[in-house]
Amino acid sequence: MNNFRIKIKSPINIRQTLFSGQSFVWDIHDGTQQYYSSIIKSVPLIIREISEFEFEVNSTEKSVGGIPLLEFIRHYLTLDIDTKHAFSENFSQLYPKLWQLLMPYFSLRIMRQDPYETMVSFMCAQGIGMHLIRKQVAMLRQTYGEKRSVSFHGKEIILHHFPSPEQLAAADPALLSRCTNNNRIRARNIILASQGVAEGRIDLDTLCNPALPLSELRNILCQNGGIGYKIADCIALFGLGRFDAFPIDTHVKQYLAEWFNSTAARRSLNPATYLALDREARSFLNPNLAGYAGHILFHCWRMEIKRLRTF
DNA sequence: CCCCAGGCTTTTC
DNA sequence: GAAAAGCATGGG
Repeated sequence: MNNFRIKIKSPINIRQTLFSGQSFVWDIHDGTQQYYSSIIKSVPLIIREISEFEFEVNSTEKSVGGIPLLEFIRHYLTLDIDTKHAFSENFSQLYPKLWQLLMPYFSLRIMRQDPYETMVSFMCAQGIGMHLIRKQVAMLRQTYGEKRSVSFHGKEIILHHFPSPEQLAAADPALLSRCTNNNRIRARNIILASQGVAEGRIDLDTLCNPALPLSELRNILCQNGGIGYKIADCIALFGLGRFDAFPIDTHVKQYLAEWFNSTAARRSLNPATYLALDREARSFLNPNLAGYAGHILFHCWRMEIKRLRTF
């Protein structure tokens, strides 16, 4: 087992980061020492929090996708981003009370996750609670993903790879729908999209190109069944490193109305209001990191106002 | 029994 | 064009 310790200058809340609803591929292990596990790009990873300013990464490998483990983790957890810069320059003066409420949430990071894994995860996230989304993705991993076990401090941990596009492309719709809350349409859409990725019709590597305009990226993703504006923006934000993408769901709509007194946010969420709200939010956020800020606001809203436990 | 949950698609006016 | 109904299930 390779073991790395990473020290950071600004605090990071690993638990918030992994379980704020942006990632559905991590498992929690509670014990005397709390730790988190997943398989990223076929590499087992176990993270243990030492303090706000230090955490430990364990893995059987020394690199992930050819990138040294330490470097990969720093990139994966976006340690290069200063979360406070995700808001507009004068945000703290415009919304002083909200700024105080947000303080504890600046230790929340958005991750640079695998594009395909993110696409499938968020295709499971339509009009359904976070608990059920996590359950669906866990079932997909357990049903289709290769099983693997690693030992950590003398304990066996069972891990599951996220299924490959080829694996889900070949899946039986009836069997897969058992993983998608018995929703056959969703199962069909996931299979079709997986076939698209496997056959190269959906080229996620090309879509990673930061020079691609956001609206164009969104329109390309929306050509696939089961992907609308919101899911497309989630894939862009969490899976394609597009921190300028600002997904708008019921929670975002709620806090835009409540915290920012948006009149558009009080209308029903159709494509027209979606685009209006998208533009509106960029006026008080840093447009280049609007989605990053949006996720911090999203999590703060759920935790502080709605009192929801996301994990 | 009601409503809502990280929405999208199809139908109808 | 915009608005309304259907999808599936768990939890409050």
